[in-house]
Amino acid sequence: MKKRVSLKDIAKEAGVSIATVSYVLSKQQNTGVSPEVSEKIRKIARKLNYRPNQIAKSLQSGRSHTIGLIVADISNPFFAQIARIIEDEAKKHGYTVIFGSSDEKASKSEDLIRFLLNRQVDGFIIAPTEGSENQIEFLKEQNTPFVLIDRYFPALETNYVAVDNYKAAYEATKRLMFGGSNNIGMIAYTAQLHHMRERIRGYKDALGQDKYDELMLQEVEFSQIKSGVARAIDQLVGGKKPVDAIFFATNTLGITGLKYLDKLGINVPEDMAVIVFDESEAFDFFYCPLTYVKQPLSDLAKKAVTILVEEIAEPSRKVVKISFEAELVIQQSCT
Amino acid sequence: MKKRVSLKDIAKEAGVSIATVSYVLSKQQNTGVSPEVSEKIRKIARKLNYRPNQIAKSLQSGRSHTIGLIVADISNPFFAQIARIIEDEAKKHGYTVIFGSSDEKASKSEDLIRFLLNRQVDGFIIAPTEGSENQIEFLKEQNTPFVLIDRYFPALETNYVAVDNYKAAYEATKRLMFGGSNNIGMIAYTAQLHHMRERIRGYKDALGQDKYDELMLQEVEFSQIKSGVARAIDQLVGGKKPVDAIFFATNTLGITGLKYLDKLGINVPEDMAVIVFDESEAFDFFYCPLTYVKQPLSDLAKKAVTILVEEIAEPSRKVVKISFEAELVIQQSCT
DNA sequence: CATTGATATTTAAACGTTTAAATTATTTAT
DNA sequence: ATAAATAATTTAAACGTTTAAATATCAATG
Repeated sequence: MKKRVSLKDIAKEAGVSIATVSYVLSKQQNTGVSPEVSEKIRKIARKLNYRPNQIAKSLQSGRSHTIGLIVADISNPFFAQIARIIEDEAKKHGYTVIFGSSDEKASKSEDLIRFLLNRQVDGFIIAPTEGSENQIEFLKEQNTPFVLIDRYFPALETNYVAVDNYKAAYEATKRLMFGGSNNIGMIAYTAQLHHMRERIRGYKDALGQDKYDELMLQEVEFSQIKSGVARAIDQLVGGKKPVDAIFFATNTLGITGLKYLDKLGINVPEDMAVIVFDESEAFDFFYCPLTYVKQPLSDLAKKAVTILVEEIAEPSRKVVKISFEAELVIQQSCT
Repeated sequence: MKKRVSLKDIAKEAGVSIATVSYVLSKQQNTGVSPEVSEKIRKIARKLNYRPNQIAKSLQSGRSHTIGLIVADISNPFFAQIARIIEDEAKKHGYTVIFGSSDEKASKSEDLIRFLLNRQVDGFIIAPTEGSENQIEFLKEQNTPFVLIDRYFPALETNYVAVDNYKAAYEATKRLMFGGSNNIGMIAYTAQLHHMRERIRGYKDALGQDKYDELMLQEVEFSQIKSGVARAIDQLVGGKKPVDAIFFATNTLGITGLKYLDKLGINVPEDMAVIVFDESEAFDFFYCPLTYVKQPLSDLAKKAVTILVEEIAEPSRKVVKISFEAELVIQQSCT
C-alpha cells in the first residue's frame, strides 16, 4: 500500500508549517490564512490527492464517527433490512456502521461489545440477546451512548426503540378468534426476552382464561428451530383438543412452521388459520396470502439512529423510550 | 463517555514509565521486564479494566485491521448471507468489517471507497457495480489490497472470487431443453457486468443459433424491476412464438417474475417451465418446487477473506482468480 | 519614531500507542 | 575492587491530526 499523503507532505511542498495546512484544509472559512497561501495549499492538496487520515483525526478528537450495530444475525432479512436503513441514516449524519452478529448468545454479544469499544465506536445500536442485561448496564455505567432496538429490558432505564408487541399480538389473536378459530395455538421462542414475553402475554390475554390452555402455547429453542417447530406442531394438532389456528411469534418460526404444515398435508386456511409476526418475502409465495404483523422497520431504524446521534452529541440526556405501533396486514390465512 | 484508561494511567499508578507498561501488556513473552513489575502492571491493568485503544494502535502501526465490504445492497439476502460469512471469517483473522451498499451505482461505490479509504481500511471485498472499472484500477494503482466477489472485470488483472456463470447458465438452459421446452426465454438485467453477460452467453450457446431468437432474451433495468419484469414477461408470452420456459438471471428477477406469472394465471410447470439463478427462502413456498442454480456462497465468501488477508500481509503477490462451480438443483419447475 | 493593533504564520503540546536507542541498575568475571 | 556483561527501565521519537499560545510581519496611529 503506497504511503498516503499527509499534511506534512503538503506543508513541505508549500514551504509552510503543518498547522497552516491544517487550518486551510480543516476549517470551512479561512481562519486568518492569507488568500494566496490558502489557494496554494488547496492546489497542492488537490494535486497530491490528499485524503485526511480519519484515524489520526479520531485519536485527536476522541470521536471515531463510527457506530457499532449488534444484531442476532445479519443474514436474517429482518435484521439485514434494519441494517440497511441504519447504514443510510447513519451516513446522513456522517457515521459509519460496523456490525456484528451475536447469534442470540450473550457471550458473543459481550465479545462484540468489547471488540467494538476497543475500536472506539462512538455508540451502539443493539438488539440485545437474552442474558445480556449486565452488558447493557455496563455500557450505561460507562456512559457509552447506546440505543436498544427491537428488544429491551423493562427493568433497565435505557434508550430503546421497539414495537408494542403486546398490542400487536393481542390484535392478531383477536383477529383469529374473529375469523372463527376456536382453539388457537401459539409457537414462540423459549426466550425470556421481554418482546417475546409480551407477544405471548398479548396472545394469552386475547384468549382469556377460559379459552387458554397451556398446551396450546409451544415454545421452541433458538438453537433447534426445525425440530422444535415440528415437535410443537405435532403437539398442537395431535392433542385431544387439536388447534385450528396457529400464531407464529416470528418470521423464522412462521416459515419453518408453514413448511411443516405443508409436509403434514394441512391446508391453510381450511384446516388451519395462520398469522405470523413479521414479514418475509417468502410469504408472497405461500399459496394462501398470509395475514401478518408488519413492523415499521424504517421508523424503528431511523429513530434509533437519530436518538443515538443526539445522545452522542449530548451525553447526559434523559432516556428516550419509543414504542411504535405494528400493523396487522389482514389477508386470507386467518379466516 | 467516561474517559477510558490508558497506558499512562496504569504507568502512573504503578510508578513506572509508559514504555514498561506497553512492553508488559503488548508483548506475549516478557521482553526483559522483571516478573514483579510485570505482575504488578498486569494486576493494575486488570483492576482498572484497561482496554487498548485500537485507534492509537492503528495510527502507530498503519494497520486498522478493518476491511471494507461493498455490496449492491446489504438487505438483499444474497449479499446479507455473504456478509455474514465474511464477518465470521474476518473475525477469525482478527479483522472487523465495515460495510456499505452501492445500490448498483458507480457514484455511490466511489463515495464508499473514498470514505472507507479515509477510514484507513486495510483492504476491500467488493461486488463491483457497472462502470466502476476506474475505481478498481485506482485501487490497484494505489496498491490497496482488494478482492472482487461475485462479479469481476475480465479486462482487469485483479483478484476475484466468482462462479462459472457461463457454465451454470448453459447447464440450466440445457436442462430446460431436456425437460421438453422448445421456446426458452430469459430475463436478465440490462447490465454490461461480465457475470450477467456470461449468464446470457451460456443461455445463448445452449440454445444454439437455430433455437435462439433475440426476442426471447429480455433485459430489464435494475432501477425498475417490477415494471420491467412485467413488460418482459408480456413480451415473452405475447409474441407470435410464445415461450414455454423462462430462465431468470437472478433471484430478484425470479421472485418478481414468478409473482407476475401468478397474476397472469400462468402455471408452473404446466404452462411454463422455470429455472432461477440463485436461491431464495421464498422459493420453498412456491407451489411448484423450483429448479435453481445454487452458488457456493460459503466458499466464495471464505475464499475472498483468505485471499484478502494474505494480500494484506504480503502486498505484491500474484493475482488470484478463483472460479467455483455452481450446482443446478433440479426440482419440478423445469419439466 | 516608537507603539499599538491587526493579520499571518509557526511552535509546541496533545491524543494513546510502539519501539529503537539510551540510560541506569545489577550481576558476574577478573 | 573494577571492568564487563547483562538485565531492567526510561527517554524520545514517531504515526497524522488539531488547536491554544507564541511569534513574526506589517501598517496605521499618536
